[in-house]
Amino acid sequence: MNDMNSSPVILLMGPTASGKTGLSLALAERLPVEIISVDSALVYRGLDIGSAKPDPEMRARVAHHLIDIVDPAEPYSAARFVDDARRLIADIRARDRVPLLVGGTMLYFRALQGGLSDLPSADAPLRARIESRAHIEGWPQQHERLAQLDPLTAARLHPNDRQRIQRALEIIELTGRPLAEFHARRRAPTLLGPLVKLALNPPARHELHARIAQRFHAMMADGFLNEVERLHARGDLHADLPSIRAVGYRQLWMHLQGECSLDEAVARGIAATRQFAKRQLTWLRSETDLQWLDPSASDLIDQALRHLRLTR
RNA sequence: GGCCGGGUAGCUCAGUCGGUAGAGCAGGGGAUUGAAAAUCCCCGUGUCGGCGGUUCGAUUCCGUCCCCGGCCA
Repeated sequence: MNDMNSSPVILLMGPTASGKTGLSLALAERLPVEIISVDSALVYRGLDIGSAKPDPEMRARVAHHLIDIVDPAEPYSAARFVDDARRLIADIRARDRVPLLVGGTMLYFRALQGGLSDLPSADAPLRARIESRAHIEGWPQQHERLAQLDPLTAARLHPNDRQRIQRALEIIELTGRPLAEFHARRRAPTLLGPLVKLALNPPARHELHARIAQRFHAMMADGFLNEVERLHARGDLHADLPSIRAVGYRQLWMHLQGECSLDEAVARGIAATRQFAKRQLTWLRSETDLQWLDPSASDLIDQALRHLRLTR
């Protein structure tokens, strides 16, 4: 147990297209870090271009973890991430190196820092049963059912929030106990050690929007459509999988299904990316102790190093 | 040049039998516990193309001009 190890853990957060990958590589050239990806899309093999995954050349220069660890047909989860990341943080420290956690999946950062309740994992057949029942009766009716079984959780969920209503019903069927009870009993996670939290974001929203559009077009020029065609051609993937629902993939998948033109898919993909970035920023505003950085600052790297108190 | 359509929110459009207007998308804010790049909630003032006229009152009716389509010359 070296949880009280005084070497820091660096968290680098930021919305999509804010330049996290570039900054993490620059830091890796100056500090003895290994990178842990905090990203629910980078875990998938075959989602490379559209997920802005660091390329093989970058990954050869710096050790990267939690990239390409599951097939797109498989699920991954916040709970698996917390287990994986905690194990990796300990491993990296054991090598006398510094863990640099980089990504945009804010739930993963939150779960890692704040912990999760001790809940059962997803049960696909059970979810399918809840889903088909809701298909017949409607989600508001499932919400009413939940209100009988777990009034506290029902009160905090909107009748249209199918994903969370489904999860709450799943917990009851799996454990016989309401989700609210588990939440009330959450125990504080062991500390990660000293944290330095960097947040990368352009000061003006329109700058982020411009970066998003530019990057999406660059992805298209790099063969993003071919990549999605390859996934589509596998035949065993479908639009409801977390991997295929990822921003950009979902819209190009729709185009391949004949549901819209390519131009329309691109336009929708860019809009979906902007909306995603907005949600990421909502999470970031509630994070504590962030050191905000402007990706276009000329002394960006020095600023970051100063926050790490490790300026050369 | 003539005739017919159109010109209303950033975009696509609806509507007002005359009492200054509303949807979808985009955009903004928020929630977020094993799908989270997911799922969900809240937020709509804009010279209703310009200028005149009729009217207590015009985005709506009339005239005229401008712009964009289409057809005919």
